[in-house]
Amino acid sequence: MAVGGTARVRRTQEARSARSRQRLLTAAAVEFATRGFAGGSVDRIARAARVNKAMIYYHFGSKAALYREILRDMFEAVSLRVGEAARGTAAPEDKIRAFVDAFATEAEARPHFPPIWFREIAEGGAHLDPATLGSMSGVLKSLGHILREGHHAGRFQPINPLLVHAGIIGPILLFFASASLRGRLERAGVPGIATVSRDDVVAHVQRVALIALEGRRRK
Amino acid sequence: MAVGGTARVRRTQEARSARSRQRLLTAAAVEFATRGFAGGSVDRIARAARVNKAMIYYHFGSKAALYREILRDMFEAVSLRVGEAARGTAAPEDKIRAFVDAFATEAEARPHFPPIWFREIAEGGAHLDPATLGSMSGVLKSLGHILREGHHAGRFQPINPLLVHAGIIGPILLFFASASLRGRLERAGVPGIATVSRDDVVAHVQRVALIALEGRRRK
DNA sequence: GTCTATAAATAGATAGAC
DNA sequence: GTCTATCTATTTATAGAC
Repeated sequence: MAVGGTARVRRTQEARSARSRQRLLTAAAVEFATRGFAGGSVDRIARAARVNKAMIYYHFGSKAALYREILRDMFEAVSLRVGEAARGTAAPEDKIRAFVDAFATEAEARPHFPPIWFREIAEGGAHLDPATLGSMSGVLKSLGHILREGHHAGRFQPINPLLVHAGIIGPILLFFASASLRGRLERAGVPGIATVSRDDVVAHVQRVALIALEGRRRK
Repeated sequence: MAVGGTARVRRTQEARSARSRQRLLTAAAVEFATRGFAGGSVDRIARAARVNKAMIYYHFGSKAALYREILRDMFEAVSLRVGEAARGTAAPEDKIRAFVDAFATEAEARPHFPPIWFREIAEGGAHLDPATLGSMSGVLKSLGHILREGHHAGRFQPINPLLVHAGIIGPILLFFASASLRGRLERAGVPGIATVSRDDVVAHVQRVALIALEGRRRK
């Protein structure tokens, strides 16, 4: 019973530790998305997570390491999801649709994702470690794989994957990151801006990507 | 001669003041693009401009006011250029091409523009004053004007301007803001990324925007 | 207009008790 | 694992001499 009690206590402490670690990650994601890496404050993160500030250094070592962990989680999840979309035996057109949908789903599920991605791009990827860089290139490679398949099947024109990539993630990131800004523009007198839904954007990007790939000739 | 001398001195001082003011604006644009508003430091801006730090407060009043001035300049210039593209009697298709080209030209001419725009979006437009908000909506309105013209002429399908807007500025901003990141990805083993040129991107975005607007039916 | 010096607040990080 | 207290550096901003 003494042993069982000790084990139970240990389990409880471990669970509490894991929970406070997770609370810090969640609070940090919000803080960094809102204020950026430099603008984010460990004091505010600790306060929002209702965890002592020293725990940030206990769990992660530094503000930069905490930030990198968030980046890693984020890009790993995206890379995984779009990788699933690229594999399998579905038609190339359906894979493009799945790629777009997976990216948008991931961007929507993690509201901090689009703003942090934008900021990281603006900073030239200053905080990206090799693992995260690997996930980023994984996204591009998955798309390149779909494009090659489609080309070999005679259904897609050869287009540089970077252009298709930019045409997909650019609008989607922009849409999700600009939610609050669109609200302000609508109130400032630009009509019909708030009526666009997530599904509208996904459908539009899917359609545009596909007709671009089909490669109908234009003068 | 005494009067002429005084006037000449005054002119020289004014010119020097205007020059140091301009130097501060240039240095601040680089600093804010690289590190963001919160991460940017007035000390570093003053040092880079080789101007005394106190002059920032003399000329602009505060770090925030200096930042807002940069935003105003930037969005005014863009709004003006795309406004020119939207006016006139050219065919709607050519106006779309001109819109895309004007936006890309402006983004390229001011390297700080894409990263600052991205950061400002991520921040929900926290630093946008009414004038700048007006310029932003002006860009959207110019595009909406072209789309309406094209629709009335029976050449464009009706599509929400926000979707077309995101499909144009998303990829272009992404391309210019990610220059250094693309270099790192290329070195990390993603081939064919550095070969894409400004003209490739502009041509691709023009083509994609137009075939989307022509509205060929897809299942 | 330009400078020096400095105020006042806040930042990231750590030592050490429990 | 968690806490308090604190160190040091850096931040924006200003007062006042010239």
